[in-house]
Amino acid sequence: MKQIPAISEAEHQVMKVIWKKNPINASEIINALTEKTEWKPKTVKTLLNRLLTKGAVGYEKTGREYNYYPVIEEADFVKVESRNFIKRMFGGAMKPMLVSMVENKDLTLDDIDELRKYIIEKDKGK
Amino acid sequence: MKQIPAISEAEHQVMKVIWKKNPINASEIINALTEKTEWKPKTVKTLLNRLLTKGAVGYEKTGREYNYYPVIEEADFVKVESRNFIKRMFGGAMKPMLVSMVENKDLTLDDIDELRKYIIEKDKGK
DNA sequence: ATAATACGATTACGGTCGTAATCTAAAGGA
DNA sequence: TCCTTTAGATTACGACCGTAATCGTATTAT
Repeated sequence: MKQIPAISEAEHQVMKVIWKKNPINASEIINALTEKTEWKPKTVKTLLNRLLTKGAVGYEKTGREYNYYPVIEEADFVKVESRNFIKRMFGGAMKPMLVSMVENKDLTLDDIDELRKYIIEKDKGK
Repeated sequence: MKQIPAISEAEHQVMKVIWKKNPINASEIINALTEKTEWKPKTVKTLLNRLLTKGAVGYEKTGREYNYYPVIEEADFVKVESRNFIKRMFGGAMKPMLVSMVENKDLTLDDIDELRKYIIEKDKGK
């Protein structure tokens, strides 16, 4: 897994567009984001450039078309961000996190049971 | 629940010290953090002041003693931060988050079963 | 061919963050 | 009482972030 650079919240929004469809050109990225957010096209371009210099995305110039693609994978990004978050918030332990979510009613017994079934089903295939 | 201001990562470290023991004076906070981190005392003071102006902590001046205490509660902070995180990373849905954690082997069937027992036990008391 | 346009590259600018040093006022020791 | 030490208040400063505008160059329309 490629090293994951620091990606800000706004940059992450751009990454999500690129992860969803790629290769993708600048106008498509800009369209997607000027709809979803209040950003001006130039703002999106800035974010895209920052992602380029960070090495989070790359591009291929085919003729006069710039086509962008992700260099880091979403699953990897989500993994490191999740672990960092859990480390900061809960000292790295899953249990307190889950307990907190249960206390806040963000996680229910039904969720748990559903997840349980999912795991068992997944393991069966192995 | 009091509105939770934006608290940076470094400031959060300071909050954790104050949540653990309070009221607490500046030297104690500084001691705790210069051990745990590489920060100079002045750095800790800066963070503490920023937390004061943000309204995340308060103090009482008793004679020449400044005693700090949290204005926001840790459980509330953790709750909003967790929800924000899950929203950003997983669109707000619990299930994808849990699935991701299972995929990364950060969450096991044993964890789930343990949590299940915990919930059932808790509900029994109600 | 010249003018308008479109798009990538460069530059901008105030705010927050991490990381502190300096300034100042009070308290205690000589 | 005057000096030293201590600790809170003020100031610093470069990096990154959110939010863009301007500059240059290449393409397109007239």
